[in-house]
Amino acid sequence: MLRTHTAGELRAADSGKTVTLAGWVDRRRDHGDVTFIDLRDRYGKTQIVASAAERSRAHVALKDARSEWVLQVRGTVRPRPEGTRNPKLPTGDIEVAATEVVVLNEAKTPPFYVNEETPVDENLRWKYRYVDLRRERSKDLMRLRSEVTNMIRNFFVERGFWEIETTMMIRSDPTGARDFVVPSRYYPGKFWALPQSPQQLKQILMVGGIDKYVQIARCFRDEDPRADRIYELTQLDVEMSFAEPGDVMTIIEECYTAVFERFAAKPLHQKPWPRMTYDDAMRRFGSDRPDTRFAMELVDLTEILSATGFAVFKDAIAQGGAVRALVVPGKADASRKDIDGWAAIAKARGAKGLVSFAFSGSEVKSPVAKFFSADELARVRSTSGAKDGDLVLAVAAEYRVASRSIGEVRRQLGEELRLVDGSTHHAMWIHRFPMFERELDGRWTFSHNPFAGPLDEENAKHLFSDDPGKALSSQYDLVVDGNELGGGSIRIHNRKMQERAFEVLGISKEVGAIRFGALLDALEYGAPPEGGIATGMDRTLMILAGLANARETIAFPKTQTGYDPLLDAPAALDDVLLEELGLRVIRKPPA
RNA sequence: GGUCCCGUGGUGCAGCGGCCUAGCAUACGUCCCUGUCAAGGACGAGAUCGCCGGUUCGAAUCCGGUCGGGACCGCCA
Repeated sequence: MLRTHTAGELRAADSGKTVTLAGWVDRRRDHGDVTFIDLRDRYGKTQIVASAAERSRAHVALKDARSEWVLQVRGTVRPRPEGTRNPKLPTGDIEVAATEVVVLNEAKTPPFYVNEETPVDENLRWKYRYVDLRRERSKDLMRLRSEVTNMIRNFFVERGFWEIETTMMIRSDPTGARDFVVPSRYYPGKFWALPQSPQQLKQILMVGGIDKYVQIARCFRDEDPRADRIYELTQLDVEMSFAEPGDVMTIIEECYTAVFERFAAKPLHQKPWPRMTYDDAMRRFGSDRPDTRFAMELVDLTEILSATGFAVFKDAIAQGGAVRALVVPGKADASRKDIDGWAAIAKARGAKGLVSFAFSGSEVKSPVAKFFSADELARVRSTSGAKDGDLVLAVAAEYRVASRSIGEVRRQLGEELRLVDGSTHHAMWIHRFPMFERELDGRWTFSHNPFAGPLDEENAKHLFSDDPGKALSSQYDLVVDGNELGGGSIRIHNRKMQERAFEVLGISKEVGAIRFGALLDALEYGAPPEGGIATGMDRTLMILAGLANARETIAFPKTQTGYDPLLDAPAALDDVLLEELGLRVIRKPPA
């Protein structure tokens, strides 16, 4: 090695040692005949000093060095003179008196500050990610990710799980997200797809008797990225044979509790984690990933307004819908603009509108007050529990639409009005999901994945009945602070049942046999009852580190349009390669 | 596919019709300085305000388009 020590480890006890350090110039403080340099590496910073009197050659080299030059410094560790120690640095009691300085590499002036926490445009950061990674914050996140990943991996390996890498080139499957695709050379016109998750493969591993499987798996989804969504996500993928829902939940809860207790800045709010049914989550919070860090739970006004003359509500109720509402404390004075803003959120989730009732003194202010009797308005107040000065917001629609839209308003208000208690992390399980949900066009879609099994015998009967919408799933979701961190289920391990689930989803036996042939076949060769879970590592890191976006958690992020500023990718292919692959580009990129 | 926000020396920001010959901080360069640690001091270089077009006597500033970035909707089992 070109060094004997790192820049973070020398202490007063090392005084007198001759050491060699190597690293980057963090800062230079030149006093003329005495010059200091903070030499930085991953481990820390160490002050290097040289003076004209002591070692003129080393001194000249330090004077000439510039920010981010790479230096190798040989010298003697010595305690700093009384009164010049730096308590801010772990190495602040000592300095290295340089006797020899070798410039390992010079560096251009960096495109942004390495030694300051100033925000920098992401395009620049990703383009010069190798400079950005030297910054303390970026470096700490890489370390955090490494430590969390390894803790989780060890946790499962110690408990008898085998880490198995599944293939990255699989068959495209039109369900779910858009696939990233890889053309085949031997089979012109045919393509592999990169896995959106190793779901089918891990189930097949269970049929293979692997019994307990774990993988920190990369998954690819070609959907527009968001703050918490990236093209290449990493998931903790776990599968266990002969497991029941509680077994999976218990082991993940144990693992995540350990991870949070070691790495999170805040304690967990409750242990063991609360479990909430999907129905309760929708009823109380209007979400299947409720943010329980603040109260302001939904109230239901359907009953008390069942005879209302207000046509919008009356019609919705007549059609079997519900009036779902929220009491916003102290916001009777909300402006029209505020309310319009919240209405826009509700509308984006399918509500037709948002009705407000402002209670101040004995007065009720509402744009639709004239449609309600005094008695009804009084009951809106008493049923909702609105106090003087409170605002009630209400939405009428089909129950789930009404709940989700007002639930989204609740989520927004929690942030906006700073109702969220940020002192702890709220980890919880949501369970007893329906197996299927209706799309807007009336077709059934799965709520978790097409392989999730029914909760029990009774729900298996519902699955095979005329009303599969009644069937509850074995699904369980991990929710932390209102974010869905993961989900899993006990899988269907019987071909007939799997085909029935496909049937409900509109996938015929024939189509199912083509798309999911391997899995269906495997179910006929002694597939054990089994289940598992997948959790999002990127989101987990976001929550642990309190980040606003997932890009920061990975080493080489892309932009919102999937462009990689570092590698300038994607890029056009050579004509020769295209020819080999049997491809012709019909839409050329702009030159 | 859509909505909103942003684009000004290397970086981060200010300026939002004429007072801009574009301001501040920092970085950068030269010089001074033997105990600093966000060192200090002096001097200096560096931007036609993303790009194109329009309005106007006059545009960084207003309008339209376009490109790039971000947040969101759609989409994401």
